[in-house]
Amino acid sequence: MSTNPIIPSNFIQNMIDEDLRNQKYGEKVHTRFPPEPNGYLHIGHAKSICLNFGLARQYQGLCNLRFDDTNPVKEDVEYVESIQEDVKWLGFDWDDRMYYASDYFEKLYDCAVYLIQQGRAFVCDLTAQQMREYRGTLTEPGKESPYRNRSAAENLELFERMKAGEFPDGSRVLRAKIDMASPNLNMRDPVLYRISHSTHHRTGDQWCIYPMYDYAHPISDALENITHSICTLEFEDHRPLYDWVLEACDFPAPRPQQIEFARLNLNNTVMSKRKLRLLVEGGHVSGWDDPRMPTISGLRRRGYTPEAIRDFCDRIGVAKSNSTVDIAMLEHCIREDLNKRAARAMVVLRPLKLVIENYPEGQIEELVAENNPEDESMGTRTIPFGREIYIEQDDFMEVPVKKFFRLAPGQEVRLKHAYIIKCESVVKDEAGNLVEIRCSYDPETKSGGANSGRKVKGTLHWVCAAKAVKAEVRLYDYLLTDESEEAAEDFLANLNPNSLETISDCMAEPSLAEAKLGNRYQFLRQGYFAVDPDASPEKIVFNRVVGLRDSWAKAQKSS
RNA sequence: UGGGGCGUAGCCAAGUUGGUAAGGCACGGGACUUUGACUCCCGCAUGCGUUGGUUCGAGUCCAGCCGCCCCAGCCA
Repeated sequence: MSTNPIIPSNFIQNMIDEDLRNQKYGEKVHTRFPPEPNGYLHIGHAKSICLNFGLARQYQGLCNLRFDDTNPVKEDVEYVESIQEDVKWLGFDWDDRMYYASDYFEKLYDCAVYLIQQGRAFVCDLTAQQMREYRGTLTEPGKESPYRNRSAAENLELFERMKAGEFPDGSRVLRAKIDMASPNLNMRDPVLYRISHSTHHRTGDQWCIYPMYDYAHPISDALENITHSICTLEFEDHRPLYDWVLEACDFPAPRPQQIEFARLNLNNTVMSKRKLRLLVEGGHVSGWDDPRMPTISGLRRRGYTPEAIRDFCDRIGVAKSNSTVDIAMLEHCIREDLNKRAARAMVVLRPLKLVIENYPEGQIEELVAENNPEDESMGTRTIPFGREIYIEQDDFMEVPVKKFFRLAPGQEVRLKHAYIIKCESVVKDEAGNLVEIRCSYDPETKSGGANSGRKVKGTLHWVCAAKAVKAEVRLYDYLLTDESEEAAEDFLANLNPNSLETISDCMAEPSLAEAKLGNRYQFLRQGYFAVDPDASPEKIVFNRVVGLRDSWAKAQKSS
C-alpha cells in the first residue's frame, strides 16, 4: 500500500500481499523486465519498468533484466545496448542479474527432450498453411495432426535432426500435445520450436532451432526463480499454456505466476513499435532518439527527467481496463519537476527591438538575477542591461485588447530583473511595419533596489541587444496523432515534416553561451527548454520540453 | 456465433470481509505574484454500463441484458 495518496495502490500489490500472507514464496518477491531487443524502449515500456523494478524495490525483492531473444531475425545488439542504457537512465538497477533467454537454449532443449519422452510433445511435419487449417476457428474445434502419435523414439530422433540442421526452415516444428478441441486456441497443440537457419546476435549459428515465446518464457522465469511474472493483457489467454509448460516440465512448486495488466496508451502519441520503426527507417525522424519520438531516449533528449517519467508512471496506476492516459498528465509531471530544478534564463524567440531613450547611450550595467526564484541555493547570475534590448514580439500590441497586461503605447511594464519602462512611441518603416519601440525607464524601480516595490500589471523577459547571443531554437510539437489507428501507409503519407519541427533563431542571455552543452534547463515565459547535448558547439540548440501554461494565450484563442 | 478480459466524472484511478463514492490530471472561480508561471484556497459523480433480485442497507452479493478490448504467427 502506498502512503502517498497521489499514488494509487494496485491489484498486483494486493496479490503480492496475499502471497506474502500465505507464504506462497516465503518472503520473496522477484520480478523481471523482459524486453525483446527488437527496438528502442518507449514511454509504454517505462510503465512496465517502473512496475517491475518498483515492486521489487517496494517489497525489498529483486528484479532481473532479461532479454527475450528467441527470434533472431528481429533482434540486434544495438537494441540490447540501448535498452540497458535506458533502464539505467530511468534510475533502476538489475545489479548482476542481466540475463538472456538465449542463456537457456541448452536447458530449453533438454526440457523439450523431456517433454517428448513424456509423450507431451511431438514433431509435426504439417506446413504452416496446413497447420492453420488444422487449428480450427474461434468457434470450431481443430483436428489433430496426423503426426501427433509418432513414437517418442521417432520424435526424439527427428527433433535431434532438426537441431542438427538437417531440415530446411519451416519444414517441421516441435509441438506440445495438449488439446486440439480446446476453446483456447493457444492450447491447440502450440508450436514449441521452429527451424530458423539464421544468425542469432549472441549465439551466432550455434542453433538453427529456436524456442517460441510461450515455451521459453515460463521456463526462463522458473530458472530465474521469478515469483511474479508481470506482462500485458494480450497474454491473458496464454496463461494456461504458461502453467502447462511449467507443470509438464516438472518444475517444483512454488512456480512463478503470470499476472497481466493494461499497457499504456497515450493520446496523440504513436506507441506502436512497428510505426516508430517506420518513422526511423523512413528517415522521417533523425533516429530512435529524435526528440519528437516517445522513446525513452527521445524524451531524454527532449529534456524529460527520469524523475518526471517515474512520477508519471506512479500516478497513472496499474489496472486491467484498457485506458488512454491524457498526455497532459505527462506534461504535468515534467513541469512540476522542472519548476523545482530548472535554472531560469531569458530567451527571446521573436525579437522586437526596444530603445530606452533616457538610458545613457553606450552604458551597460550588470544586473543580478536569481537562477530559481524558489530555490536560493541555485544562486544568482549577472545579466547585462543597456539602452537597447530585445523583447518578444508577442509582448507588444500597438492597439491593446481589453485584458492585455503587457506593453502598449503609454503603458508601463516591468522588465524582469530590471526596471519599469513606459512605451513612449513606436517606429515604423515605409511599409508601415513595426521596427522598434521607444520607451523611457524609471531609474527608481531597479530590481532589488529600495524603491523597487512599485507594481505594474505585466512583467516581460528581454535580452540586452549589445550582449545577447544568437541561438537556434527547435520547437517540437507533439509527435503524431494515432488515435484513428490508420494504416501505416496512410500514417506515413500524411506525415508533414513541416508540421513537426520549427527551427528559428532567437536571442539569448550571454550566460547561456557558457551553459552550452550539458542538458541544462532554461526557462522563459514560453516554457522550459533543454539544451540538446548533441548540438554543435557553435550553436546552442534548445529543445522545448513543455510549454508553460499561459492563460493569456488561452484567452486569445477563445476570443 | 467459441474462449478470455474489462466497464466508477472529460482523462487516469482508489474502493480488504456489503454500511452510505479517496486522490491525481483537466477544467472553472478566488487569493498571491518582478515569469498571465509557480504556490495557496474553493468548486467539480444523490452517482459506480444497464435492468431486476437479495438485504435495514449494494460500486461491492445474485441473475439477465448492453457495450468495448484480446485470441485462429513456425512474432513477442
